[in-house]
Amino acid sequence: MALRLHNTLTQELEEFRPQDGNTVRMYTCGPTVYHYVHIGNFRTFTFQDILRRTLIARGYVMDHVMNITDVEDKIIRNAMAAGVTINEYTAQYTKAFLDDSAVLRLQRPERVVFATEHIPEMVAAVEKLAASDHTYVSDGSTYFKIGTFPGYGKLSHTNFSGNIAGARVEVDEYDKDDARDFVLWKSQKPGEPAWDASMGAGRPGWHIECSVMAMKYLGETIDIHTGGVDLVFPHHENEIAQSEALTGKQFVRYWVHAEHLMVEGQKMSKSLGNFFTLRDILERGYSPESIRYLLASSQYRKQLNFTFDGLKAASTSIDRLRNFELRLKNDKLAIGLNQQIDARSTQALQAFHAGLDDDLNTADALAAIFEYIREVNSAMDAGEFYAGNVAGALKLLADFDAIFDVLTPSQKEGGLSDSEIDALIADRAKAKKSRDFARADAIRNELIELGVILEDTKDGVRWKRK
RNA sequence: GGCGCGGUAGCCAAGUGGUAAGGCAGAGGUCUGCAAAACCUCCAUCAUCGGUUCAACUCCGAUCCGCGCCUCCA
Repeated sequence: MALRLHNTLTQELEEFRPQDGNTVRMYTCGPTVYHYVHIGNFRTFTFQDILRRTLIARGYVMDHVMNITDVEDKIIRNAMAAGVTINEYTAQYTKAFLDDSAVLRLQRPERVVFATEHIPEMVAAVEKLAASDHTYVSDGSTYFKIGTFPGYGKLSHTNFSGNIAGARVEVDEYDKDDARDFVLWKSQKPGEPAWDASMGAGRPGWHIECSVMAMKYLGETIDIHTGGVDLVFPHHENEIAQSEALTGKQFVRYWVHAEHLMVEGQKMSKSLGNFFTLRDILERGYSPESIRYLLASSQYRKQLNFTFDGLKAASTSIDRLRNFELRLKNDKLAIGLNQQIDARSTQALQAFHAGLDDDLNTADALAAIFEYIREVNSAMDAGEFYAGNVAGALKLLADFDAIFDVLTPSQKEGGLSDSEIDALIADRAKAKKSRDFARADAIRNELIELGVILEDTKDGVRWKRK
């Protein structure tokens, strides 16, 4: 089995192999921390999480870098308006982002790096580009001269030979020779934070940070670079231009982009104002796992229409998975092994991984899980599923949860301890034995109030937290 | 105008030459003190129109519709 990924560069599905055969060097464009990140952003970060977990499941070692953009126009504007430094301003949103990511169970990349901590490297990169005549200065700012990079447009597959007729090309506040040229180093404007540099006091343009940080930690040619589709142009196109102009080597081997999350048929974006943050959704009572499942359950290259009905469906689907796990662990099964079931477990496991291998087709992978669950439930009802089959079923669930990570309920504040629950269950059992069903139901209802659901099965009482 | 993605059951969503996975919702049934869980049954001809083929949702052409990028943006 080998993972195949859609490479934006070639527009084809390609078998993925890391350069050195073992370690995957992956770079992710992280958030600009001027506000809370919305769940559209988290769609992309969830995709990246699924990707890295799949790579880990394939036996690779991850060296994954994600940047935090902590200097940028909106940050400067908002920080100035609030009368605080940009670091003070961004710290709160950086923390919120990392906290939210943890709530969504996104694995922390091996390194999370900050733009403002790499200014000297960026300055050096701009100087090197200037020395090799890839830049020019206009109004004190340094620009990348696109005309010096022949491959420009190869990622977005755009032909820049003509005008961009019909497109809105606004005149930048700085003068540029060519509409495609982009700023590497912005000269300081009154009141703005700035760093000293040979090009003059100023701050980095947006694109240079990713090139510099990616290459600093991962080398001149990295394996995978991810982001949302909206970054393909111009951001990633510009990253390629800068990086390859600097090194003369291919910057990224696999470009992988996630499609957008939509709300009511439109892109969720801060500028449209139609966005939800994680906090908004949690406040409505949805669990982090439901959100994670919803974001992860459709293939990353398909636009995903976010709805609260969808969240509810996700939540119910997770219940089904958890109930199955509960049943595996609670049902009293006859000793033995059903060979057919055992083979079925192996087959389902393969189907699950085959779905992931197919460009992270999570919907297909999930289908393999659910189909298996239905069949095994039937077999258990029929008494054809034996104790020896449990391991195979649990292995499938373990592999599933290593990627999806939704089986364990998020901890809620307060609540009963396991022993308290067991004591109440014992009380109820007594009441049931004496056919005092009113009392038994009262205990059950009390537990429901406390977030614990009891289920009477032929093998005894089982419970789960809601 | 250019580039790209997509239109499959009430909703979400796989499949992509041989007569439509899966999830949610809904209806009926089994089980149960009741409930829950689980199981069973039922519920689509794949935007439209042409063409190729023994055979098309799947290939080709045209049309319609939706979305994204081309400007800060996940």
